[in-house]
Amino acid sequence: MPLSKPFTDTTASLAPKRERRKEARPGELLVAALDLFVEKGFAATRMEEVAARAGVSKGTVFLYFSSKEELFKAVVRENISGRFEEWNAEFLAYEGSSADMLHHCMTTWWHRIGSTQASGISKLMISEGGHFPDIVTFYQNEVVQPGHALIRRVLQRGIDRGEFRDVDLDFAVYGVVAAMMFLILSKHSRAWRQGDVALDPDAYIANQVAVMLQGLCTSRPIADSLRSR
Amino acid sequence: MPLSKPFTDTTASLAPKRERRKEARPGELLVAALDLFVEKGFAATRMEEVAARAGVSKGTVFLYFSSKEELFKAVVRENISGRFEEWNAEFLAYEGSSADMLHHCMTTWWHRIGSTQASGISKLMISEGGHFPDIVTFYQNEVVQPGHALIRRVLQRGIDRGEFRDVDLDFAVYGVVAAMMFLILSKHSRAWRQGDVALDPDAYIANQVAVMLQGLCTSRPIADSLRSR
Amino acid sequence: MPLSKPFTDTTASLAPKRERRKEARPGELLVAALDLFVEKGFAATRMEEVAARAGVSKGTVFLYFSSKEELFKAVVRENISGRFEEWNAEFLAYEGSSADMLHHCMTTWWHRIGSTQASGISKLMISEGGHFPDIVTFYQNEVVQPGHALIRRVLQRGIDRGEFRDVDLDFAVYGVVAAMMFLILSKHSRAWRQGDVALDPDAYIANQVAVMLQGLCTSRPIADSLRSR
Amino acid sequence: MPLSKPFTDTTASLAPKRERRKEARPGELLVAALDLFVEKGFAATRMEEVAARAGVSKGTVFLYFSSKEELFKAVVRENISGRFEEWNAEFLAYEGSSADMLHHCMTTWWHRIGSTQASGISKLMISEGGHFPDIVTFYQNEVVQPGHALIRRVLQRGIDRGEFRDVDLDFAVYGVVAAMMFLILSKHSRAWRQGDVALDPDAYIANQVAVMLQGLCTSRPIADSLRSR
DNA sequence: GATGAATGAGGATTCATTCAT
DNA sequence: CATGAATGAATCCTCATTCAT
Repeated sequence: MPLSKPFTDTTASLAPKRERRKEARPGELLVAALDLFVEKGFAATRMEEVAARAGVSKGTVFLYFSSKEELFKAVVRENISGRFEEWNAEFLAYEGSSADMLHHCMTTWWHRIGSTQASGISKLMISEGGHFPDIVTFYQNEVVQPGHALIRRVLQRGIDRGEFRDVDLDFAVYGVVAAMMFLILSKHSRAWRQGDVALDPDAYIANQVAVMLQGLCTSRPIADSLRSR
Repeated sequence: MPLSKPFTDTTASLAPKRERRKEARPGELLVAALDLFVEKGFAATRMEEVAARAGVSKGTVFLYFSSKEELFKAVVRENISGRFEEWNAEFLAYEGSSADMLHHCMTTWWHRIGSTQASGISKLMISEGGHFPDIVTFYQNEVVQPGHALIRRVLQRGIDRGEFRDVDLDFAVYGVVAAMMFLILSKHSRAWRQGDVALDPDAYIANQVAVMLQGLCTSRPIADSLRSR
Repeated sequence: MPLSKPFTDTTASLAPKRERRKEARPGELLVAALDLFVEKGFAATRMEEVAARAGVSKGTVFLYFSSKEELFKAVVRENISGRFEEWNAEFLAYEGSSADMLHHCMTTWWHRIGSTQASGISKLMISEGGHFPDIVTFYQNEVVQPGHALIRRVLQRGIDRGEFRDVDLDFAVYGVVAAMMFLILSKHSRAWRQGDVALDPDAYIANQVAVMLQGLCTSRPIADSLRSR
Repeated sequence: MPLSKPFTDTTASLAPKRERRKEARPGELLVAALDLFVEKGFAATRMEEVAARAGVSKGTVFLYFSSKEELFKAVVRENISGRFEEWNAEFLAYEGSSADMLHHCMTTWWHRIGSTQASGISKLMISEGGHFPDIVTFYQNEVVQPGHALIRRVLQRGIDRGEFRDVDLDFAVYGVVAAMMFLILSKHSRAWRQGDVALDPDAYIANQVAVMLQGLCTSRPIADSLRSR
C-alpha cells in the first residue's frame, strides 16, 4: 500500500502526460478499468475507453495486460486485498458487547469497503461471474470465505459469551451477508429503491442490526427452539 | 444428437422446416431469450442463438422483435406479470399468525417466483439495468413497488394485531427483501456459496424468518426502543 | 388506352380489398412500383412497400413478377409505349411553320409525357441503367431512337422548306433533347433549381425554342457557316 | 493476378500489409468511393469494395468515415472544391468576343470538370439526391449557384457589350446548363446515344454554341421580340 | 389465386488485438 | 516503451424470396 497509489489524482495537475511515472501505469489502468467495468459491464467496456480514462493510448493497455479478460481478472485481483488479517486483529481486540461488535463490524465494512469502488467487485461477480469461473473461485477463497469466517467469529463470540442464542451459524452468517449485499445492490442499481430516494446506509445498518438482534416479535416463545436444520 | 434434446424440442423431429406457429412463436422466443440473457448477459447473447434455441432462423426473431433491445424489454415485461393482485387477495384472506404469514409469504414467493427462471429478471436488473433505464423504472413500478407494498402490508398487520413491535416499516421491508435477493444471488452465482454446496432455500428462509422474528439476543432490553430514525 | 386503366383510383372507394378485379392487379403493381422506383431508386424500394401501395400482400407481387429485377423491367417496358406512330401521323399532318412545329412538339411532349410519371423512366435510365444493360438497349430502341427520329424529321422539314439553315442534324437533335432532359431533371431533383423555385416548364420551353431558333447574337455572320464537323 | 493491377496498385506489390499512410488514406478512399458510387450507386456500393479498391481492409474505411453516409457526403464535398473564384478571375480578364467567351467557357468546363470523375457528382445528385437532402442543398449552394452565376456573368457581358440580345437571363443560363448536363448524361449512360457511338464532346459543344448564338432560322423577325415572360 | 410466416444470404458496423514506427 | 493505424472476426439487422396454408 505504501507506494502503490502515491497520487490518487489521475489527472495530474501540472505534470505533462508523458512524464508520469511508468510504475504507476498499471495501477492507473486498473482504477480506470474498475470504474468502467462496474459502470458498464465487461462487454460494454471498450479497451480504448479504459486507455483514454487512464490517459494512455490503446496499445499501452495491451502492453500491461495481454487481453481484455486478463485486464478484468487483474482488476478483480487488485481489489481483493486480504485485509482480513488486519481486521481479524482489530476484532480480536474488541472489548464491547457482541451486539455492539456486530453493529461496528457492519458499519466499518460499509465505510471501508461497501461505500467505495471496491464494492463494485461484488457487483461484477454477480454480473460477469458466469464468464470467469476461476475468478469466482478466487473471489470465493479470498473474499467470501474470510469474510464469512470473520462474521462467524463475531457471532460465535456472542454465543460463547451468552449474549446470543445458540443459532445455526451458517444461516446466521448469511443473514449478515444478505444485509451487506443489499446495500451494495442499492448502491449499484436504482431498481430496489423506493421512489428514487437512495438508501441511507448507516440508518439501514442500524435497523437491520436491531431487528437481527431483538427480532420483530413482541413475545418470546417459552421453549426457545430457534436451532434449525 | 438423438438423446440430446429428447423432449425439449417443440418442433417434431421430422416435421417440415417451415412451420406456421404465429401465436406460439413470440412466447417460445421469449422463453429462449430469458434463459440466454440470464445465463450470458445481454451483450453476450447472440440473436442467432436465441433463434436456434427457439428452433427458428435468425430472421424470424426480427419478425417478432424489431431489435435485440426490444427483445430484451419484451423478455422483462413478459416476466413481470402483475401477480400481485392475486397475491394480495390470498394474503388478505390469511388467518394465521403474522409470524406464520411472513414465513408463508417468503416460502410461497420462492416456490412461485424465486426458484423459477423469472427470478433471472432480478439478476438482469442488476447486470444490465444501467443500459436500460426505462426498463428499470418499469421494473420498479411493476415489481419492486407492489412487492414492497405487499410485504409492508404483512408487517403492518403484525403491528396492528400486536404481534410485531412498532418498527420502522421502510427498513423492515428491506430486511425481508434482502433475504429474498440473497436467495436469488445464490441461485445465479456460485460466488457466495460456502464451499460449493448450494444454499437450501427452505431452510434458509426458515432461519431468516426465525432470526427476524425472535432476534439473536438472549435478553431483551428493558426499554424496548427498537424504533429508529 | 381504352380498357387498360378503367379506374385510375387505386384505393377503390367502396369496394372491399378482395373484390378488386384480378386482371387489374399487375397494372396496379406496376403503377405502385413506378412511383417507388422513381422516388427512391431500385435498391431502396422494398417489395413489401410496392405490395402495400398496391393493396396486396408481399407474396402476391411474386405471383406476377418473378423477381425485383423483372418487376423493374416490366415497369420500364410498361411505360415505354410506342406512341410514336400516333405522333408521327400527328406531325406529318402539321401545317404551320416549322418553328411553331418545334415549339408545339416540345410542349406536347411535356404535357403528354414529360410532366407525367412516365418521365420517371428517363430518370430511372440515368440512375439504374448501369445495372440493366438490356433494359437500356430496349429503351434506346423504343424511346430514344424513335424520339430522335421524330425530332429529326421536324428539323429536316424546316431545312427542306427553307425555314431552317442547313445545320448538322445529329447535333441539332441533341439540342432539343438536352432541353427536354433538363426539364425532367428539374422535375426530379431540387439540385438545379435557382433558390427553391421550380422551373416553369412552358416558359422554359418557349424560351429555349426562341433562343434555339433565333440565337443570342444581335448580328449575323456574313458567311453563314454554321455547319460543323 | 500478376498483371491485373500492374500500376493502379498504390501499395508496392511486395510491401508489408500494415502500411502507415494516415495523410494519404482519406484521399485514396475518397477516390475509390467516388468511382464506385458513380458506377454502381450508393446502395450497390459495398464498403468492403471501397476498402479493397483503396488497398485497405474493411475496418480502415470506418477509421476515417464513421458510416457509409458520411463517406458519401465526404465524397461529394471533396469533389466540390470552390474552383469558381479562380474561374471568375480568369473570365473577368477575358478579352475576346462574348461568343468566343461562351464557347471557351464550356470547353474549359468540359476539360476541367465535365470529362473528369468529378462530373460523376452530378450524376449522384440525380440518382441519390432524394436520400441526402442536405447534400443536395450543399451542392446547390456550392456548385449550382456559383456555376449559374458565372454563366450569367458571361451572358450579361454579351448583352452589356451589345453582342447579345437582351434575353431573359434566367432561361438563357438554363440553356447553357442543359447542354452541359446532357454531356454528363451521355458520359454516364449509354441510353441517349445514337447507335452506340459516344458523343464527341468538343464537336457537341461547338454545335450547341453555334446554334445558341445564331439560331436555327434563316430569317430574323423584323421586330426582335425574343424577351419572354 | 392470395397470403404472410419463415428463411438466410448479404452487408454495415464494432472493437479487441496486432505491429510498424 | 508508447503509439495509433490497420486489421478482420464477430454480430446485428435487412429484405428478396419461398412455400405451407
